[in-house]
Amino acid sequence: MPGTSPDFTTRLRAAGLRPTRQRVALARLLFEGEHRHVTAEGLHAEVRGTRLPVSLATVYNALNQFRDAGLLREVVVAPGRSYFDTNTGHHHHFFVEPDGELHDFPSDKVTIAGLPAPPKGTRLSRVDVIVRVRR
Amino acid sequence: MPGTSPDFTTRLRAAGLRPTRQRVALARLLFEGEHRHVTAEGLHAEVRGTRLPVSLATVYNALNQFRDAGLLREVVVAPGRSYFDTNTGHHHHFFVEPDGELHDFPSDKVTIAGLPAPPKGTRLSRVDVIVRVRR
DNA sequence: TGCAGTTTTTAGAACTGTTCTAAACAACTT
DNA sequence: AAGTTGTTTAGAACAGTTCTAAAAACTGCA
Repeated sequence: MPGTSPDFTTRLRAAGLRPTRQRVALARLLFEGEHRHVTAEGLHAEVRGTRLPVSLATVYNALNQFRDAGLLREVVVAPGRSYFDTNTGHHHHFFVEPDGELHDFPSDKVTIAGLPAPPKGTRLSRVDVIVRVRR
Repeated sequence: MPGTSPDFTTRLRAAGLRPTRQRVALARLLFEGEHRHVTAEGLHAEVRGTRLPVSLATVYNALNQFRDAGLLREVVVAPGRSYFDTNTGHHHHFFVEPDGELHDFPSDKVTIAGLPAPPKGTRLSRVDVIVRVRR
């Protein structure tokens, strides 16, 4: 099953990151199963259930490095809290307002027409669509 | 010129807010001219140029109350900082990435097709489109 | 207008999420 | 194995925001 290999050591190395125990442990949590959305606090709580202790600072470091390396995407939906998304492909988000739940939806079917040109001297970086819903 | 009346006292009262000196001063800064985007810190710095001293806590209180009253719209574009937009109508945003500049663009011409239905048990609240650009 | 009742403001403390610091440690190179 | 470099860590520091309790201001009513 090529491309799905859970060889996190080489995946990290390929991203230009040393495969330390901590990074491998975090990568395993993040990339082993289905796509997921995590916060630093949440991932830190999760890694506590592991043999290897990982500090909160390391979780923050790793999340930022993974994002910079293109392994994660940061999603800004609520003030004062960052979500990281293991799905780095083209897609958008549902955000369930009071609870802070986040769900992906594919951008396949979604078309956005009529966007104005970027302001002078800027180039397009990304278009985020956040569909906010309430219970 | 009806509808453009700068009678902030009655506008605040209509929104269910007591027209205190501080709120009137802030409303004047926010709603007197063109539409604008402010942060709490920015508005606080601005009101310092006024006769009336207004504390940072009051700026936060007022921004939150104005938003709850529908006078402002909160825009979440960057982690750890809230922007408030005096334009509460339908529109979207350009966000210039490194500097944190925010620009409106009307949603008139923009059409979004193919959005999936909200998850079960939720109803649509708002669709935010953020076009991120870089210099 | 003066007074009572309620809301608002304020300074500062508290809190939350995130980054920094400098020392201990682990990974790579030879 | 030793040396070099990069990483982790606890805790301090920081930024943005909210809370607290007391003082001040708004409002309605006599």
